[in-house]
Amino acid sequence: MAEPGRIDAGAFASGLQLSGLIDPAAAAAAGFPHMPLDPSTAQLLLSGLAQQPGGGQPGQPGAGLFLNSAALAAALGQAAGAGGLDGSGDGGDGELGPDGEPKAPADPNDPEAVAAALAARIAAVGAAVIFEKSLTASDVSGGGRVVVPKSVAEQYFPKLEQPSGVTISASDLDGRTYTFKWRFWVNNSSRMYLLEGAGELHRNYGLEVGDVMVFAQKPDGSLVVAGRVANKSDLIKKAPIKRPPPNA
DNA sequence: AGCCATGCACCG
DNA sequence: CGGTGCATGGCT
Repeated sequence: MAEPGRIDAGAFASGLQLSGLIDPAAAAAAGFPHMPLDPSTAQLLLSGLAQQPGGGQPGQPGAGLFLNSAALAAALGQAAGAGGLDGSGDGGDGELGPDGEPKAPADPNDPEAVAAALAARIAAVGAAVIFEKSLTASDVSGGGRVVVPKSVAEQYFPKLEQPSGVTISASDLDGRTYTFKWRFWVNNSSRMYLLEGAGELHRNYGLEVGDVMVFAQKPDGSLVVAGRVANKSDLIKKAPIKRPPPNA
């Protein structure tokens, strides 16, 4: 109709046509659409993860965003070694045995174990975590309207030519499929990216404010989504550091 | 200076 | 009255 940029889920799921709205080359570079990606490309994406590309400020992205390399490493049975992200004194619930098989379902009472187990499931299906987001009040209350950080959006999601965006589909680890609308708003001279329609996923995983929505991607470019309760590492991001008074 | 969470107006 | 799109403000 009179809606340029209107794309149905079928087009995306059945091979991504997105004609005119997404530059195919850029889309392929993003690795997101259902275009066959060879393992080397996937590897590239993975290494890009560790680097947190995007430009000047690699350090701490705003609030809810963080790349979960530590959990991923744990899931792969490697030592996290790097930064002070995780408490290595927790004994190792949720780790994998040398055989690579998960021992048991993670303790529901152990958020760290839940996170590690989820990372393991994701890795087990050959997907790589793109990013994770702690859900804000507006992410949850807004009917599943989740704000996606610009840097991540432009690195890993389909390039958008129109604010009206496109429809994309994803699956979770239980075989459920989701349909989202991927779009942006014009904000000042920039863009604000939104993933709409995450309400169902939030409900399925019982996600509340502070809980984490996980985005991953398979080598073939398909999107994998999941959710998990917040764990201790997640809370560090929100560390309320109060500045001491200069001359109290 | 940029980015993102949220308030709010407008439209159905 | 709920949903969608926009603009503003707080915070880094």
